[in-house]
Amino acid sequence: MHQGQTHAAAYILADGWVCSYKLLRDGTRQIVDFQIPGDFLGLRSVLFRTADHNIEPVTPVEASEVMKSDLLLAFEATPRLATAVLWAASRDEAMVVEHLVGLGRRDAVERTAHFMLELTARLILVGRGSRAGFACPLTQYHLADALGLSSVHVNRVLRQLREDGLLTFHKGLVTIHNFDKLVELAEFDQAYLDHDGPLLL
Amino acid sequence: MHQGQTHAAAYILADGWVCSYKLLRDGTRQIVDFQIPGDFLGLRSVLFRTADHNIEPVTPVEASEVMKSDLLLAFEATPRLATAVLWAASRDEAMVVEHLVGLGRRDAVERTAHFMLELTARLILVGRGSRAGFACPLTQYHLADALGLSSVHVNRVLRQLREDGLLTFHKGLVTIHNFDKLVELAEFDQAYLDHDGPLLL
DNA sequence: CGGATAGTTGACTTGCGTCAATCCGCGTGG
DNA sequence: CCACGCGGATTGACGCAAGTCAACTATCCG
Repeated sequence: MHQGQTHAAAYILADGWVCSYKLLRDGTRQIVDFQIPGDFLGLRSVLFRTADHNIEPVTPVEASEVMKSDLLLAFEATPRLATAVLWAASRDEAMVVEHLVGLGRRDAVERTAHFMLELTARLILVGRGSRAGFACPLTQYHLADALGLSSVHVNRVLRQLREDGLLTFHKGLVTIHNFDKLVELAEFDQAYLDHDGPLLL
Repeated sequence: MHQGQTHAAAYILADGWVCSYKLLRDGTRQIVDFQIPGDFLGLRSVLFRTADHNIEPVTPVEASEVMKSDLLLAFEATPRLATAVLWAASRDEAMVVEHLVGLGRRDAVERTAHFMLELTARLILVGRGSRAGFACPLTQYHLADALGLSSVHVNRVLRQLREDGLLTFHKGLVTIHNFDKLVELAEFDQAYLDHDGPLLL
C-alpha cells in the first residue's frame, strides 16, 4: 500500500510482520509502527479516500483482506463491532502517542529499550514471546527508521544495552537478560496498551 | 484530566484551546496535540478504563461534556454516528502520526514550520484563521514541549523564521509572511487532514 | 515600585549524524 | 568448490544541531 493510493482495503494479519511508514522528499523514512500477527491494519486508508501512509512487509505475510463496503455494512448491522473497532483504533493511537513521546523526550537508549518492551508486551499477548525474549525479523535499519536514529547509532545503542547486561539483539533473536532493569531504564508502563479489551456498555 | 484517572468523560470544545500531554518521571513533558474549538477530545479516556494522558487548558475554555454511557448508547442507536466518530478518531491519529514523523525526521526549523502550517489549516476550517495568520495563545514553552525542543532553541528557530521573512510569532499573533515558501520549507501536504469529512457508505 | 512570567541572547557542551573502512554470512554462478 | 557480490553489522574519527547554563530585558499586574 502506498501514500496516495485510493481504494485501499484493510487487513487482518494472520502471520508475519509488516511496517507502516511515511517517506520524506529527501528519501528518509519514518516508520510509524510494526504490525504483528493478530493486528488489524489499514483502517485509516479505508476511512479516508486515499491512503496517507505506506505499508510494506517485513517478512512474508499471510493476511485476510477486509473490503471497505463489507466493513461499513458490518458497522450498520452490528454496532458493537463498530465500538470494538473504535477501541482497536484507540489502542493503535495510544501506541503512536507513546512512540511520539519517545521521539520527543527520551534519549536513544531509553527509546530503544522502551520500543523493545512494547514489542515484548504485544508479542506475549499473541503467544509469540515471553519476558525472556522473542524472534525478531527486523534489521538495524528498521530500528533506525522507527526510532528516528541512524543505523550507526542504533548499533552503538544495542552494544551498550548488551554490555550493560540488559538485552541482546542478534541473528533475528531478541534476548532479554534483565527485564526489570530494562523496565526501570525505559520507564515503561504498559497501561497505554489497555490489555483488557473493549468495554461494551 | 490526569494520567490514571478513571471515569473520565469526553468533551466537545466550543471555545478556547487545550493541550494533551504526557509527563515523564524527570519532569519533562511531551505535548501530543492541541485542540481548538470544534474538536472532540478525550475519546481514548472513555474507551479505556483509565486515561493514559493529561489534558489541561491553555486558555479559559467552554466545552460540552459527553458522558460515556450516552456515547455508547448513541453508537447502538445510530451506527452512522459511530462511523463518524471513528473517522474523527482516525483524523486525530493521522495528525499524531504526522507529528511523529516531524519529531523523528525533520530538523527544528522544518518541524516548527510544519506545526504552524497544520495549525493554520485547522484554524481556517473553523473560521479562526487565514493564510495570513491567526491568534495564537501558546507560549514558547508550549511550542518547545510540543516540538521536542528546548524553549531556548524554539526562540532561535522563531528568530530565524522571522529573519527569513517567513513568519512572525509575537504577542499572541502568528503572522505568515510567505505562505508558499513556508509550505515548501516544511514539505507540508495537508492530505492527512482529509478535509472531506466522513465517508458514509 | 517590586515581583511574577515570558522572551532574548551569548558561551560552552554533548548526543547523535555522517563518512568511511572493515567484517561476516550467505547465495549464486563460473 | 571456490570467487565474488551483496546486505547487514560493526567500529573509529570528526562535525554539527540542539541542549544547558546563565545573564539580561520587557511586560504586565497588584
